[in-house]
Amino acid sequence: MIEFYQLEQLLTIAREGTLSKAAEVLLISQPALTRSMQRLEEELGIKLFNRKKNKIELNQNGKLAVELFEKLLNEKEQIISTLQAYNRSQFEINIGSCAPAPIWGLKHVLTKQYPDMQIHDVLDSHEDVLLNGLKNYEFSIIVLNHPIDDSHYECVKLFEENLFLSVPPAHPLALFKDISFDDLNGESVLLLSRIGFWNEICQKVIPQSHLLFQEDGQVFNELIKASALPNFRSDITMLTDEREKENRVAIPIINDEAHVTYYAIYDKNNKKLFAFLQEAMKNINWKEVTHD
Amino acid sequence: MIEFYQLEQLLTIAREGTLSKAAEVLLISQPALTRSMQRLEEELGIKLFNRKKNKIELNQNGKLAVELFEKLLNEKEQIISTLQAYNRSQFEINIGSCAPAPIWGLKHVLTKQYPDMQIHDVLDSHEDVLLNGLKNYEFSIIVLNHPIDDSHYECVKLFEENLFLSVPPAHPLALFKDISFDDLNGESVLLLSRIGFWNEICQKVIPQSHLLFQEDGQVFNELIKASALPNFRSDITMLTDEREKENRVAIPIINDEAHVTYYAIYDKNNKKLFAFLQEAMKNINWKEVTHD
DNA sequence: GTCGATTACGTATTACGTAACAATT
DNA sequence: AATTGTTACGTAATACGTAATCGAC
Repeated sequence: MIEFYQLEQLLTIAREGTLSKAAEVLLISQPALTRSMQRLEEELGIKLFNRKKNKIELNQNGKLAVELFEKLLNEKEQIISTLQAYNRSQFEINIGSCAPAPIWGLKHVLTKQYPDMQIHDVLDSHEDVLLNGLKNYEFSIIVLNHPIDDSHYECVKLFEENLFLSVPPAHPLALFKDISFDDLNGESVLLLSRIGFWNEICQKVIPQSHLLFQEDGQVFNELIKASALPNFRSDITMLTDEREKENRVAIPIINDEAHVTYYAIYDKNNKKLFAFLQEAMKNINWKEVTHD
Repeated sequence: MIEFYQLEQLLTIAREGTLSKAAEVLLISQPALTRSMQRLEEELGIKLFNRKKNKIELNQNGKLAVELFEKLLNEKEQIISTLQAYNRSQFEINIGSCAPAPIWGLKHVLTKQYPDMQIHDVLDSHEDVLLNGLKNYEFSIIVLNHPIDDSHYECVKLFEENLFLSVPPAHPLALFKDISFDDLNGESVLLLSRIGFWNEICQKVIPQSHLLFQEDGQVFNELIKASALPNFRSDITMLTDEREKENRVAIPIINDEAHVTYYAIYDKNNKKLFAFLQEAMKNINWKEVTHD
């Protein structure tokens, strides 16, 4: 029977160009590789190589075989990853989210509900990464900023988040009752790096601004205290980390992009696990929620 | 390494329900199968079975593994078929057509152009079968009744075919200068079975008619001579098999469905092979063309 | 007692390595 | 001379079969 190891060998030959080089890479002898490929050809019933006296090269069949079998081996690896992820999903909960706030909220209610379960989280602004991860069982549950319609998955509304601009009282914008992104465009703004899809939003709505990304939260907080630079907060962060002494004012942002509704999406097979979520998120007390 | 034979074994266990039965089917001993599955689990790093004292059953992981690996093995078989078809396509020409007339024409010009090549043909009214066969190299060239737009393929117009109704001069419809399918709907009509998509056309345009399909061409011809039943002919068949002595009149059919333009579609890699076609089909002398 | 699964151990298949050879550079 | 590929033949890995054991029905 044709076996995976033969296909791996074929691809290695294609990559390395010669049998000798491929054999070296595969940690087998070159005669073994010769015979292995002869068997593969025999089992397929077609020739894969043009053989000259001391030269071997893929023929048309061989080139197509390499192309098709490479796909197949990738799919095999994909399946193994999926199976391992599926196995893990039975012992731990993996959250994938487009933004940080849903992670805080979900971790809070999930640890309360399932104190013995391991809960991990990934922040990723790419929706396709999240949806793919859900499909591959890499995520048990994902959070997007919009609902989806797919009969395989449950989709429940979690909560809303509204963005504010935070500036010192002396800042020219501090007098505004509310503000639009256009008012801000061009101003330098302090930002945390790990904010998921808010990152893309900012680059889109204030393209003229310098976005001063900070990886470190401590550094970020110091800079806010020490500078007059505007930064963003949301109604959620104003509840989870109170900073009355900061001496900053929060100005509502009127643009649609500043108002987000988060939706949790999970496999219907996990209904039992996550059915409590909708109710739990309604009653969440954000002042109890901690980040990280 | 995980190998195909282990996946086959897993699927057999899933099908047969027990190790003993599966071992019997696989023509190996049951202990060998036990160990093989233990290795598979070890290599995957996950458990696939719930093991009780003298009972083994797939767990959740196992069920998913069976589902995913079954797909993978099907793809493997598909690839092997594709490779073998691709290999054959280098030595022979396989025509797939939605109707008989293009097969006659193509075989005629292809045997003239490539007298040493084997040429086979398949008549199939299902467009997806033809397109899939083209993709899988089962067909070197296919003929549809409309062009397609796909950058991988060349698409050239071959010729037109126009349908006529053939009736004895004494038949009531024989007086008509031309005719529409509506005039015919309800009448019994003699038909050959192997006429490709014309079959579907007839069932659609004269749903009230009894379609008296004949598998055998000889029988069909006898019935035409011996009966007053109407049958279909086309401008092509009237050239390829002349039947002046039949004492029948051919009446043009005015409906759009009775006028077809055939298009040949082939892989761009086969440009050299088929480039001559368009010109050759223009100059074809249908009187020289034979069926089968 | 029969059936189904696992473990232990010896066996056989088969893929592999070594050696020798041929041909190209 | 160095490199590349094939063939022949002995070897070693490993999948397999047999026998024994345990437990369930």
